[in-house]
Amino acid sequence: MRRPTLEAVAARAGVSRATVSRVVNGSATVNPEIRAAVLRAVDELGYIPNPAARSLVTRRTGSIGLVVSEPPARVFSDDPFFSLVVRTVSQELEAADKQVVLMMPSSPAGQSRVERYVAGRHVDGVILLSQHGSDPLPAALLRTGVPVVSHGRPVSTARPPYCDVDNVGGARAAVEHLLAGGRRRIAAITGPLDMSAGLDRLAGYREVLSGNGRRSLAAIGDFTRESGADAMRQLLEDDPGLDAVFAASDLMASGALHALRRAGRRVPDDVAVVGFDDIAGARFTDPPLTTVRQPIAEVARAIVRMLLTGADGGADPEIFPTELIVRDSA
Amino acid sequence: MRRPTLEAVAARAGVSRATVSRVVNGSATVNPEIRAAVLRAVDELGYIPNPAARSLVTRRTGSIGLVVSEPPARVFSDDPFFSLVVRTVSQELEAADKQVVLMMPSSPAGQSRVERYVAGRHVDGVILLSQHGSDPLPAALLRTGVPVVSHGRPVSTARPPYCDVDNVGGARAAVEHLLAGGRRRIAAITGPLDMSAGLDRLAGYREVLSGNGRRSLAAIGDFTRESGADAMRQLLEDDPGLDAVFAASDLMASGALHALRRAGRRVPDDVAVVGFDDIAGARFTDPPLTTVRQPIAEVARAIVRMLLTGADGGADPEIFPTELIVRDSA
DNA sequence: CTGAAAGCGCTTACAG
DNA sequence: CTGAAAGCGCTTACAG
Repeated sequence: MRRPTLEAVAARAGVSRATVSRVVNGSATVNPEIRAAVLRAVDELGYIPNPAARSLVTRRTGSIGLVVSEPPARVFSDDPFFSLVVRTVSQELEAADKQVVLMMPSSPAGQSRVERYVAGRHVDGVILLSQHGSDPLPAALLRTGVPVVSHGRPVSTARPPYCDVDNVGGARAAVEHLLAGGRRRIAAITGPLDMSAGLDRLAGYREVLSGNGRRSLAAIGDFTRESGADAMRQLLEDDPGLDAVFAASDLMASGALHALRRAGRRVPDDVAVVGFDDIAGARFTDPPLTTVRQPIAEVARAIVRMLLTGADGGADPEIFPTELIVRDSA
Repeated sequence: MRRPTLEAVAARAGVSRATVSRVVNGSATVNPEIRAAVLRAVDELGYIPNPAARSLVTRRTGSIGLVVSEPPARVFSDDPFFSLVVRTVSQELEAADKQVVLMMPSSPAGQSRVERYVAGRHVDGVILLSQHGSDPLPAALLRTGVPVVSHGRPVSTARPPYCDVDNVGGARAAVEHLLAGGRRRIAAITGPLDMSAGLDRLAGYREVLSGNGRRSLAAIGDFTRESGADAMRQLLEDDPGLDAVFAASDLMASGALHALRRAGRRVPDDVAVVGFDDIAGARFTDPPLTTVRQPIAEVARAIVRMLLTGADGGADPEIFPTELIVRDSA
């Protein structure tokens, strides 16, 4: 049951292979009648072009690689961030008639596999997701010459074009809200400090505090709920008198809420809590979470656009604003 | 900057293209010295095989399609199910040196695109995730002749080999636990009734109740948190005297918890709640959730294995047991 | 507007 | 064990 080829379609339609190719690829310069005959033959035979043959000559694959560099801890958690980004990127690429090849290297061997895969031109471009500063992959990918863009500001030495949200501004808004609510001792639970989202949200927090002559008090988390609970416990030990916490992710805020409840603190009465992300679960925490909304899907769409329009190398980063959503926790 | 081809490597090593091909593909029948020379040439030139040329002749692509048929509502939520399955499948496939092409068709046009893609032999096999009974895609994919397996028992007329968890048994265990705890009026919040996970968990609930001469009381959800809250409100209206709820997913259970709190019911004192999944967030609800743990990653690994070992058509389904995890909510 | 022909970069019988 | 040659199924200048 060999599948029909261009050759077979040409024979059936009584034209050359070149003509069939033109029709199949939508070239304008084909006589309408001949086009109709070819289309009929394609239909009758159930012809579908062989992608390998096609890309052998065109040197394009129609596929885009989505590389997620994230240790399992976070992706295995119920962090909705990845689902949302992956889903949105997938939809945008579908609209552009591209396929998405998902790569989540989980070891050095996996990384070099990704590198070879991209260098071998299996994909026409790659989108980098959640880069860590120590990750050697971005630089390696950039060297392949394949177009690379980053979802989130890169922190490594490799500097692909990127899109991101205003992490610093979002953190500032959160802390200013806490200050305006009369909070005196505001702690922070940070994200990983080798990621721009972790770094920038911490920077925003610090800017506001130091601008108001206050000291910072931070504990490091990794964006997961567990790490938020741990960090909260530590913060409570470091300074039992704290009356507010800014967590760099909603999941960590949710973990903090849990730890606070265990410690017998009331939220927001004793301690106010602000998160970051505005995930779907934010309105279901107890109490509902005040948080900084970031337009995750918009950034995902923008990064696909950036890759597809191929403003190679020189593209300016596109930064989206965040918005403070006030609920009951602060 | 044309990349080096087999030809170039052959010239440099002073052998034929066939020989280079053999060493690159690890054929045993090559003289060690010649092999070494070829390897050196490969290295010096930075040779990487052209995948399109290779698959044009071998008729294999090294890629597996992962098709997720799920309306955005659920995938856009913070349901960790997809992340976990995708991640695990991706890891298993990486270990087998396969790439994963992620396809989340979001429209009929997207579906036929997927169909054409698979029919065009862009992938060597496909894994179906979260099928709905009304979905015409599984049957279409099966017709392409490409190996297809399903993660979760299929409900459509199309019957690919599959792996799943014991949904009926898990639901039974949950309801029996509630009964053993002295609950009299046990309601259920079901998943979508066009999915086997929704159907089977409801069946388990019903079996136990009717076996004990009790009536069922169910409200339909779609596995999301919001739908769980809505269903809970409706259930409370239908029968204010209920003293327990079995929710077919943890996310729905979390929504139910929220609705119960709003309605002034104490958990577990007034109403006991049991979920299904044991997602990471289950221990962070208030109170921590009693639930049925399902081995999501194990199923994902099994389905990859099933596809790779290619027990075409005739493979028996592999069903994994679930486990009741008792916490504070019931 | 259409066709004959070259060529994309590999693998694999087939000889030797 | 190794090489010459055919062939995988397309696209694309180049003529006409």
